[in-house]
Amino acid sequence: MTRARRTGPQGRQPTIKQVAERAGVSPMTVSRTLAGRGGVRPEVQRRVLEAVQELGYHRNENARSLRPGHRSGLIGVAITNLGNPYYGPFALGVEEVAAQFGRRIILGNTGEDADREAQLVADFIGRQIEGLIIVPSASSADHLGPDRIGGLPVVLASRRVYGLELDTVVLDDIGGAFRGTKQLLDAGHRRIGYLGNVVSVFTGQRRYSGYEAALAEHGLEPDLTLVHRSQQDVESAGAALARLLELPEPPTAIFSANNRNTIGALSEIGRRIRAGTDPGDLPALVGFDDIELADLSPVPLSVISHDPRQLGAETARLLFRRLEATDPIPARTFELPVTLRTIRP
Amino acid sequence: MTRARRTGPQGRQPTIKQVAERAGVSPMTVSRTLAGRGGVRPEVQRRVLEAVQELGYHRNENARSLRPGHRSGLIGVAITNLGNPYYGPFALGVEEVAAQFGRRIILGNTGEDADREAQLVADFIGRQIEGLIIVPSASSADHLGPDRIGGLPVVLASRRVYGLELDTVVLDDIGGAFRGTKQLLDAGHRRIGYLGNVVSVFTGQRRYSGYEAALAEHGLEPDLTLVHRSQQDVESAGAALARLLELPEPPTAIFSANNRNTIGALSEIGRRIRAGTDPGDLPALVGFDDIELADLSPVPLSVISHDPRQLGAETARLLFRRLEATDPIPARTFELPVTLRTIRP
DNA sequence: CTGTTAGCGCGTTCAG
DNA sequence: CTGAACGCGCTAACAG
Repeated sequence: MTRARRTGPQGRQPTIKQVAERAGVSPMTVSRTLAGRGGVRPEVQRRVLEAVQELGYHRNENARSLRPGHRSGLIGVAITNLGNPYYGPFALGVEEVAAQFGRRIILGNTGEDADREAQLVADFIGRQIEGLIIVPSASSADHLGPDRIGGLPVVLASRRVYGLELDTVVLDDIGGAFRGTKQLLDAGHRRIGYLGNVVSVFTGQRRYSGYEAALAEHGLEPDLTLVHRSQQDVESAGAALARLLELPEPPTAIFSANNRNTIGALSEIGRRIRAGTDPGDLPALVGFDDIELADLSPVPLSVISHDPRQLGAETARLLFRRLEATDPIPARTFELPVTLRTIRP
Repeated sequence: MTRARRTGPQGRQPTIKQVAERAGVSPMTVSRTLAGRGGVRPEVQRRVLEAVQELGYHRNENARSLRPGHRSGLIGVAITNLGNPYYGPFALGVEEVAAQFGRRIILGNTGEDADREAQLVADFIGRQIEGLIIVPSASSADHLGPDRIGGLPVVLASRRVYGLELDTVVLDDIGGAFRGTKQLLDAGHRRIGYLGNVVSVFTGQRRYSGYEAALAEHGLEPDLTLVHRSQQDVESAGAALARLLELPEPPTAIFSANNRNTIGALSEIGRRIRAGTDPGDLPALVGFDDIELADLSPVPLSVISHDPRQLGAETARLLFRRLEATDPIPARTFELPVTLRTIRP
């Protein structure tokens, strides 16, 4: 009968001392046995392991990491919006690489709120994380300064924070937006609407500037009546497209700067087609980020494609490269390539 | 000049002792100041807080939680597949409620692998988590038995594990699948294919039995040539539908048991329409789980709708109810309702 | 109001 | 091969 219930429902975990007592040895012998470096009689080892089993003992990692030389094995991860189908896979990429390196991740959602982000970072540091991965919200410069995080290794993902010398992994936002917009221009479109996220966000700026640059190449300037740059979610993106389509002279094509806007736009397009609009009267679309069900698009669609899971993995690898380096490394920024994928010409 | 760099890039965090030294007081005074319960001269407090700032000091939560009576503030979360757009929002729901209760989550991805899940749980326990939230992979009974987790509060989400008395939050899988299938039957369909996930998974069984029950109500039995129950991802789901459509007598409608299968099926349908197939010759669809861009479906579509974020939130709330209870609570199972949403009749 | 003592769980160091 | 002492960072309890 292996009754292993410990000190009641809310009780603490059993300690090495309890195991020692039960096995009739000293705590040191238990420690040695569990360390697996030998130096304990096999028979004693068996007794110890038995006691471990019976009590359901697990070494207290917090106490262990207290000792000099030991590491916490924790990586802090702060993400802006886990609800976005983009960031689930991103977190997965981080988690997988962290697991390969024997680390666990402690995860917080910032909701694009710099204060919340600062709280999270402070808490993470208090938990002795070995490194930090952040998708920074706009204006998160303060709490990431060297005087706040000390020498803690940090890697930013997706977005940079100007004025901070931190490792960063971003996408080729400008190039992707440029090529996407150019594809529309090459197809003959001249009135190209823009659906994007908040101006203050790094990717928002970059993708808009790629859009601008492509227009400029054709001697065009953005027509600001066609530009909506404040949608963070699918609903408002759909509404923004609706407004564009109700203009006296609506755009013939749309560049949308992220998956929320692309999906909102496509949903609105779907609704209009169901209401009887001819697909030929609806705009062509190029969107940043992959989306599922792109295959169903009733209008010409291309996406600027990349894998968020890979972005997460690369970000984590960069962190571990720094963690395992002995010499100081200067901060680097990597730009991951994106590919323009034509779903429906 | 606030040079706050600590002991070099890889150095440990500054300690209370260092702060005390810098402020010219004892560690206790620092502790008291930070605890904010008064009993320290205002001027001394200022000196202490100054030193805290200058050193970039954060209390070591691991050391704190070592003390009797203190809690770690950590909730362990093990999810089967963070890459699934279902589980990002689920994790968000958990995180948000945890944050409300002042807890942080430590997250691991199991990839449906029971061994990995067991490892994660063991590690989490070693980190002194206060509670555990798991989306159990099939056959994860062993490492969740009371002799393994002791009195640690655990809540399962999405799936039950038979033989274990654990709090569980599931969806109305059977009812949802029943109503979805019934809708197809009521529309006159008799050859209704089934696309589902692995048989061994709890939800897979339940949703299939709902499908069966609806058929039975019409005196029908599942035609096993129309049933594919091993697809875990979008690609294989699309391939499974393709096989169904190539049958001499293909199904006129499909019930798909989760978002991966629904999306795979819709993609395949989209491809065929682009290849020239008439939408009228393609099956109607009812799918479990909401999907984005459902609006674009070219065939009749309904979804069995529910919010994974809310599932996560409810799961977390159940955990905290247990954590904050003083008396032991018997294990309970909650079944969250789902709604049948007709996207396109 | 402030400092000293002691101990949380663990593992290194040194004795036996 | 095994155990005792010590200290990691922190704070409750007890002086002063």
